[in-house]
Amino acid sequence: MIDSVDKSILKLLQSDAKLTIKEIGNKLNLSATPIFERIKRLERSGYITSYKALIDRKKVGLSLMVFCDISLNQHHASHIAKFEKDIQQFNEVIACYHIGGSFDYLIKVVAKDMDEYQNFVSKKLASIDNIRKVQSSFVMREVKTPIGLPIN
Amino acid sequence: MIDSVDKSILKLLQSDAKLTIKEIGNKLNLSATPIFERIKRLERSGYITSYKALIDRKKVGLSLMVFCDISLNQHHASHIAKFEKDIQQFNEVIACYHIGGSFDYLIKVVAKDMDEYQNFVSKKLASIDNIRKVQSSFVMREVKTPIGLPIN
DNA sequence: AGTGAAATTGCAGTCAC
DNA sequence: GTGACTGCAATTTCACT
Repeated sequence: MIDSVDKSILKLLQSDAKLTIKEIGNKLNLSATPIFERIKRLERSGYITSYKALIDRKKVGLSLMVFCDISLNQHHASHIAKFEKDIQQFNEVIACYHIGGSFDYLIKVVAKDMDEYQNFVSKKLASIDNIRKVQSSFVMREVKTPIGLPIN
Repeated sequence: MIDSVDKSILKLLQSDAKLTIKEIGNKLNLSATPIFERIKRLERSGYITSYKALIDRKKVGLSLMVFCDISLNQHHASHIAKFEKDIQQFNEVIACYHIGGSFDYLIKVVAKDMDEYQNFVSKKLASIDNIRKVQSSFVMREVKTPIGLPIN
């Protein structure tokens, strides 16, 4: 289990992974060693899964982001597995969630422009049989860009 | 503009921000200084927006993740602005997108359990007037967890 | 301008207490 | 938990192409 100091460390690191151990120690009124060991423990025990640089999507030319709701025809385990395997191979798909409700999957897709997106839908997505229905929602604006998880 | 070496650096750093400059240099057959300069340039010019530690959602007790499609009653600029201001104040909301299609917004919500989620919907979300309809899709499984952007 | 080599600073990681 | 110590990476300077 983790205590409040650990939680503070998680909050700080998920907002800025470049904080040095010293800086974190200053903020939490602790010396470097305990901070260092706590971070290592949080990494080993899987609370911190990875460190990543965030890239500006539009800067790298991916001006389009789209959420697609997808429903399948067949829901047997083998069909599910095949769909998930297929969908992951497309690099335009940057996230895929199996959801409950009126649709089966929600996927997050990025593309350079509408042509590329059209190509993804009509060539790649359409090549997967078992898809019954696709509903695209284009992102017009990111009101709140993913900051991280709320940690109490 | 960025060249193929810059793109390789972006790809490496978005998969693992802890890579040292030396390691990157080895992978790309370059010495430390040019890698260092390029990274600084990518940071200054906004290609790299930040560095973050990724936290395991379930480890920190947030077992529920839900996507909510929301449609509004009023679409005048002032109503839009108010909704966006209100929705951002809830820390359960970890992302919010203004979308086109049958709904107006897609929000990503996390909660400890169903009680907390119910409380969010019935107390917090319901306190915003101007909401016409909310449709929740519970995430049952993350098939492809956000890896980063496809960089060519 | 961009590269590689050398020198310096400061942090990561270890140890004694 | 604190404080001192070591090694190495990050960062700066410089010569070269």
